[in-house]
Amino acid sequence: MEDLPLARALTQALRLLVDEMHTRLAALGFEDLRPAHGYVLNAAAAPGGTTSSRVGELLGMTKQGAAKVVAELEAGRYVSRKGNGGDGRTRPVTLTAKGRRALAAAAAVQNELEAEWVELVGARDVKALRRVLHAVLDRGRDENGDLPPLRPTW
Amino acid sequence: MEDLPLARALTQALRLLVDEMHTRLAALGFEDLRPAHGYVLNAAAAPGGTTSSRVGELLGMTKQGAAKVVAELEAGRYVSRKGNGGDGRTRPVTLTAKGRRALAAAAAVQNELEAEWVELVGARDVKALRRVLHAVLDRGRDENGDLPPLRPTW
DNA sequence: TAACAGCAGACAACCGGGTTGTCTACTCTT
DNA sequence: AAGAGTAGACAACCCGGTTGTCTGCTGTTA
Repeated sequence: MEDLPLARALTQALRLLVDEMHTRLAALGFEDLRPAHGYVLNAAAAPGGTTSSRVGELLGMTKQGAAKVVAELEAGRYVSRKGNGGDGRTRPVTLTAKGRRALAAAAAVQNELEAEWVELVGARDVKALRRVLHAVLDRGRDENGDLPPLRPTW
Repeated sequence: MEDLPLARALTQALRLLVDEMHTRLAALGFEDLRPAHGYVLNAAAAPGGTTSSRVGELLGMTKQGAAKVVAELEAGRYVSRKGNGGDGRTRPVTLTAKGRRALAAAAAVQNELEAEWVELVGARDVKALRRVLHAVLDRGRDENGDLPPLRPTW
């Protein structure tokens, strides 16, 4: 148990986790999903869907950048942008059937991976890990109570 | 204690940590350092320094890409590339005095931040966090025993 | 009920951090 | 002495994002 700096250990562990997650998703037939996509799908699953602008805030990028990400997902038939839903300015982003399947697959893979971590180090330590992360995130909420953006800063 | 997916909690916590780290480094006068730079400085601190190619492996990018990162650090006077050190092919990358100061500052800030985490959730949970990360990383070593690259996949 | 500030989004140009591709110089075998 | 392998430089390119500008819709104020 050497003394790797926390940031370094977190970075590499997250990289392993994300890589493995997308390897498995690809094996399930979802080969064109990037990490950011999962979060967009998740946002689109909310009742009423989401909008490009809100995706931008979520991911920590401009609304124009987010619109491009959404366009990719639309091209892949994961989401659709129905015209108007009462407010003529917005074009709400909602899940297609394929999008729902992808989201379910992603959740299943996440559960698999977490179960493997539990098997590796025990439920007790994984619970502690969650406690730490949640505490840090809670402290890191901004004035509106929102969590930080999902994209790395690199 | 909701049930945020692990990948999501890790991503956002890491983002907070990295952002805060660089905010504090900037306050100490190191405003031109990106996250990747710290890892390069760290590698350059090894006896004999490092090389662009090895930096590439470490960060998970091509040697040409790594050479650009090293060139940035050289322009910022954090490292110098002395000509030849016995092997005429390599131009070893070593720390300047400024590079050593930056590295020491980074270490100090990391210690500060970890201490704040301990204060927030207790030493016991932070230890558990380390145990989990180390176990996952150990399992994730490749055939040569090397850890995964430091860059996110995004 | 008109004016106007504000927001969602589209479109186009650009940028920067990386990749790809190619080349030279050097070293290590044999 | 020759050939395979490695470190690095240089140039062209790419792609995921940003910046800047514009249109159309909404909601508030008067």
